[in-house]
Amino acid sequence: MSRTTPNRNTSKPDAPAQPPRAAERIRASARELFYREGIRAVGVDEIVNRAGVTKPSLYRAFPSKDDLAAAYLFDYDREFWPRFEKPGGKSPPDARTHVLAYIRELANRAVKDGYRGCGLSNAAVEYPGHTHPARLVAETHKKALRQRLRELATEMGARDPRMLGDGLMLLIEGVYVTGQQSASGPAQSALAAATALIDACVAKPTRKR
Amino acid sequence: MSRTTPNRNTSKPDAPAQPPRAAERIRASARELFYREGIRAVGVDEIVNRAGVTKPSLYRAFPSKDDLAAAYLFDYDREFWPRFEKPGGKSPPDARTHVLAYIRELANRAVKDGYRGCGLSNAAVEYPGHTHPARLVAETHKKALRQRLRELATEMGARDPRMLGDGLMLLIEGVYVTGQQSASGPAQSALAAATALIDACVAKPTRKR
DNA sequence: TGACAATGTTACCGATCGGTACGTATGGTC
DNA sequence: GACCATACGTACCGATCGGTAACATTGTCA
Repeated sequence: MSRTTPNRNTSKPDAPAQPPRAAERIRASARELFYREGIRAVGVDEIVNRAGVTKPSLYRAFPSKDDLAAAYLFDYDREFWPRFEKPGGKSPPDARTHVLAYIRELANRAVKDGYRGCGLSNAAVEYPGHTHPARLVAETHKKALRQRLRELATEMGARDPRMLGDGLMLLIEGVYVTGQQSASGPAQSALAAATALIDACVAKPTRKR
Repeated sequence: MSRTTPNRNTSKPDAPAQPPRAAERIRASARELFYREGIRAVGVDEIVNRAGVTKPSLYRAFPSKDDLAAAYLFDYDREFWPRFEKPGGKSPPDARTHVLAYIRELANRAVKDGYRGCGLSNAAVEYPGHTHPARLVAETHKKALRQRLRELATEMGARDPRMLGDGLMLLIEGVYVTGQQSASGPAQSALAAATALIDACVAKPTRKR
């Protein structure tokens, strides 16, 4: 064998389908359970049972449950950005289309049964203390999202980009939280509201209508 | 001593036996702890310790911690409506002023340090299962708030009252949740965004400008 | 084959969880 | 003073929590 990395190589065909590493299985299991039930509601036993591994494996890969929660949110953040930057898998042609396409997709998900909102926002609700490792990930993410929305508002030509960016963020977070309160909630109006807000905030002469 | 009721009676000396004082102390203690730390994060021991009572007193007044949580949210709902209907203690002259006054007050609270959002929304995040007694209170409340906002949107003369009501609800919930993520967050733009949204959604001829 | 790293197995820890059996103090009534 | 209901406390329960120690097993590579 010429390869230097001894294991978990997915490209080499001669490997007999290396079973997923315990750490990855735990990450996936935690991801699903934490998101669906909430972090505090899920015990480490449930996580390892679902993952088909044992508790020592968890604590060999993660120093504590809190750190596992932080890793879960780190993964969540990583998976979020493609959803946001390429809603529907396509790169939107302009900022306005971009934001509205994301909100359209988001609203569609949010009105379905069993929707559980944003894992990062939910974690911030579960852990009010500003020192918890999971919360730190959430706060960093939200700061980045806010910044990105302000950028997009600037691209749209908003008179007050900060105001429009923040307004869109409020709407989006509103969808996250109301979507999990009840199906067919206010989220169904998110697209229309965002459209109205944007059109009210960008200089009129440049906008059609 | 001539007084017949020896304790906890401030006004009438011989009034019919006041309800147990322990239950009220527990309600107040739970109210504060549940709101600040979250429901799952607070144990019953902490509640009774803070209340200066003992655990059996809690379970004599409430069947379970879940029911105490529901009672907490019931109180929260009761305290909410005056804040909403009379923002700043005044009855607003019209629907537009009404909603904007509430959002102004809300946003002021939300940008301060230690803000913890809406106890009812937070509870819905903590308890995803639609059977938990606390969640039922939260869902009922949110349904009522949505209905009320739609009424106000109708009063404003919105072209699509459901859309405007929902849009305002999304903004408000957005303030709740982002306010507890970080101070000086998007909540500071809530009033401007709500104003823009309203003015974009009501028939132009009737609105000043 | 032998070394090594990763994982599984089993059993356990102290702390805390929500919840309860049971005794005690107090005050009003006759 | 006998009696009773109300209100509260002491002490405890079994279950579960997050986390760990010690050792066996496996698969991979040199």
